[in-house]
Amino acid sequence: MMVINHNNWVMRMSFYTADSLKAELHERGWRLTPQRQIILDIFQNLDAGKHLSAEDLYDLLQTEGHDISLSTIYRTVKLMARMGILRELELAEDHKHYEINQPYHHHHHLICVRCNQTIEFKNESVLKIGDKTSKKEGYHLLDCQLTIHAVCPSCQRSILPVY
Amino acid sequence: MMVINHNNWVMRMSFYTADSLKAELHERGWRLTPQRQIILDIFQNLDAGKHLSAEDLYDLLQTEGHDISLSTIYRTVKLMARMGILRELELAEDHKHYEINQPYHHHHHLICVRCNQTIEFKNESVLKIGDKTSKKEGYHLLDCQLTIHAVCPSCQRSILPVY
DNA sequence: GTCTTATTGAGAATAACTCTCTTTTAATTA
DNA sequence: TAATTAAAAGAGAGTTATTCTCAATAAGAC
Ligand SMILES: [Mn+2]
Ligand SMILES: [Mn+2]
Ligand SMILES: [Zn+2]
Ligand SMILES: [Zn+2]
Repeated sequence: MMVINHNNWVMRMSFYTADSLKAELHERGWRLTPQRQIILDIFQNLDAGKHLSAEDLYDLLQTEGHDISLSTIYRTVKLMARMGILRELELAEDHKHYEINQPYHHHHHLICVRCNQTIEFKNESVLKIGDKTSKKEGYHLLDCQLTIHAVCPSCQRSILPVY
Repeated sequence: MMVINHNNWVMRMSFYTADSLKAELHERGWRLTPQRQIILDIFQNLDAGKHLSAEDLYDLLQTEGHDISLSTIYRTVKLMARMGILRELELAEDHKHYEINQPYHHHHHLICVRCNQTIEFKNESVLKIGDKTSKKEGYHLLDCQLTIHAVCPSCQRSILPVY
């Protein structure tokens, strides 16, 4: 099911099936592979609030018996982020995290810059701002993320070494 | 001059002087060095809308006759970002960019995921959301950024290769 | 001026990610 | 169903932004 909201942003409201993923890939001249299907499956069934790095995803796939190479994983998550299927998150660590991009569960991140503790929060107006801004400039919206950098309560209490 | 807004977020409204920078460093047991002063100076006098990578900053310093090592540059921008003096931006490229963090000139970024073209835009409510959210969780706000990932008009027209 | 220790500079090390190249295979067509 | 073609996968080398290490320097305190 696809829904077009009042601002004309096409939002996918339900999960992908093999067929709907295939259709979106074929639209662009690309192919549906078992690897892509399996990777999307992982993200669609991931608990809310969980993010995976490429390495995380590799390990998870291994434990489930799927031998998908790191190269393919890197290529696939980037591809899906550029399609708007996944969100590419820059949290506090030195690598990217990915999660499914579901407008219904659209949320944002509050990050402690010292201990990297991350809190998720929802805010209805952020998506509206992203929608309005991208539309105004003629851009096709894929995702918008509000990232708050801050110092958490316990880190405020401790004395901070520079390095 | 420091101003406390209605939400209690301490916002620095004016430029740092050697003295005010020194004071903030000493508060944490750190030192004011010529290198830190020079680097902050660069950012404070940078044209609005310009962002510098570590490498950019290194080159700019060289042309101005300042021999500051890359190590020091990396350490300094990270330090100042964690103090809330600089904003650390994850734009579309594979390295970070930095700019001064001035609430008066607070703005956000709309990025084309295909050609990396970036548009800056302002939105008054974003800072309010960041303020409210961090306060609610007891976090000390440093910065908040809304990043919109999208496809620009000209990239929408072109046929997309996967890689 | 002396002392302590944070900071700098130089270069090595790390690691996330990309690239290259060969092999495999998805999708199309006959 | 078999043949064809080009996209995608896998393996591993390569790249590069960033961090780390350590000796030398210098900021700040007394
Ligand atoms: Mn999340
Ligand atoms: Mn900017
Ligand atoms: Zn913390
Ligand atoms: Zn573009």
